[in-house]
Amino acid sequence: MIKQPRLTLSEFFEKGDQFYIPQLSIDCVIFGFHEGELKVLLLQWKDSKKWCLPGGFVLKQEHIDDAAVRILQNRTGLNNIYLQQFYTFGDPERARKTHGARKPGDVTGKSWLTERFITVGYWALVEFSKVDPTPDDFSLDCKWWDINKVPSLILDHNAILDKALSSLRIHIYDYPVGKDLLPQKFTMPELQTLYETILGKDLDRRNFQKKMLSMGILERLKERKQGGAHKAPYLYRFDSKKYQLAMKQGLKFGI
Amino acid sequence: MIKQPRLTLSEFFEKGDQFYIPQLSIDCVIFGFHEGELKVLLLQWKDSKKWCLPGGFVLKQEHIDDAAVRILQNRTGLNNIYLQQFYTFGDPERARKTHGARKPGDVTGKSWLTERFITVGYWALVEFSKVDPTPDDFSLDCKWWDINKVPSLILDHNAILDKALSSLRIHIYDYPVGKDLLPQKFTMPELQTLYETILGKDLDRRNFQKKMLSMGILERLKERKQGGAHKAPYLYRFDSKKYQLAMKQGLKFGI
DNA sequence: ACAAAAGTGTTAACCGTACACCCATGA
DNA sequence: TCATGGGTGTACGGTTAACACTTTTGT
Repeated sequence: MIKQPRLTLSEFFEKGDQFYIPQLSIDCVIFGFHEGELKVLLLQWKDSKKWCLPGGFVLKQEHIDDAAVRILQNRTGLNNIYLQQFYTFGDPERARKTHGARKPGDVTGKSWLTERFITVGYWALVEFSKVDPTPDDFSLDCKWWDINKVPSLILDHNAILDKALSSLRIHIYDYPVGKDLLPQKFTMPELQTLYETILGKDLDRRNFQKKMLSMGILERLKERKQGGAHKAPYLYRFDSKKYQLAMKQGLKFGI
Repeated sequence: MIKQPRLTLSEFFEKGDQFYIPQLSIDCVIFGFHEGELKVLLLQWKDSKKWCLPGGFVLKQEHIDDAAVRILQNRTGLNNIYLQQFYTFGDPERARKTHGARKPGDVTGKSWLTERFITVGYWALVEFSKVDPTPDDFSLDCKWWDINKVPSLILDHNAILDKALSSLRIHIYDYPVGKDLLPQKFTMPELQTLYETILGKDLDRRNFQKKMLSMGILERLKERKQGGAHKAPYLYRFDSKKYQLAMKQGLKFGI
């Protein structure tokens, strides 16, 4: 990984464009799943107190995918995140100057940051409990929001989020999203709730289980989940070998 | 549409970055269909004689989609093209300087054009016979190539083309590609050949026809296609009203 | 007349959906 | 013992895939 320069906030406003590609940013929609709810990780800006997607910039000699990985790493503390580029947003109105962002008091004149930006959107799937939400230099706070309760965000970030969700809903049919969103061991009802939450519709318990098991990428453990009321459900985990074999042959999820 | 500056080639190398966003380009994969073959429109560079995808740059205050439309318009002479953004390519090796591009003799020093570029990929569907292939200022030639006979292209353009084709193959299931790739009136066997060519596999004649007609977006004309040997096939056209109604309800092509 | 392409219909296999019964557990 | 959630199996219906026969036209 390419090393990032250490800059103060004022330095960043004044001469960040010596290190980063101008007018190009990365925005990440980080999905998590907790207590039956689909969550996204959002940041709160210091100046306007408004919420936004975690984002960042691309170093002069950095791959855009690596920039996304770096941003994800910084906000969540995680490596090896499942990451997917989904769309690039290029409306000329996408500029901080037209949306009330303020420079630090001691920065005079124009800053590269107030220009119009094109942003490349990525979404990521992470295991909720492993994330350590960490604000960046622009932010007061970094926390999970229920996807259904996301507030009004800066710029076009609500639109970016919507597009990410659509993209995720399409990807759910050829990628086993549970692999990244759930803990290693999980129950079938938990997996089903995940799918129901992402797709926004109820699924038949029995047909769902049949479908999932028929793909042959799940391994049922001897253990059962203890502690809940009622009958203890089996625990499952993804079988990496079978999974990789299945993916090569083009996995199809007919949910 | 925003007006483009009129620059000589040398001026473009020297100060194009006053008008265009630096380090960001657009590349277009323009698909056509002719004589049973899927075609792409390619340009031949003046200096290296190598072939490449038609591309261009984004004006400071221009939407990236509009830039793509402008490029398409310039290379084909067509408006109202069906256009789809499919991926953004951000490898730091994507730089003309590392791939043997030469500046005009009178341009000294560094040019913005030799920097590393991020490029946003679009593909387009056009009616082959309506296209007037037009080279740009960098190119000697502009012509159609059979998708299976495309030569080695500059930079990562072969990879971009591959990704565009994958994206098209996915889109074929929820968009009636024949609408843009075929002439207004066409026969069912022609439509089938188009699908077979894009998908790269043979389809059953009878099942194909049933599927297509069952979507209710085709209108069969009284005329038949004359001139061929053997039995004259019916002509069809897309029924715009039925088509738009069907698209609203989410059209599915189970080919 | 014959070959080759086009129009149309039928059947069997498969898959998705709907649904019923039994078991385990805590209240 | 009852309510609730979990595990498993079966039957129906629709869709897809495989396939056969007839018609048209140029040679």
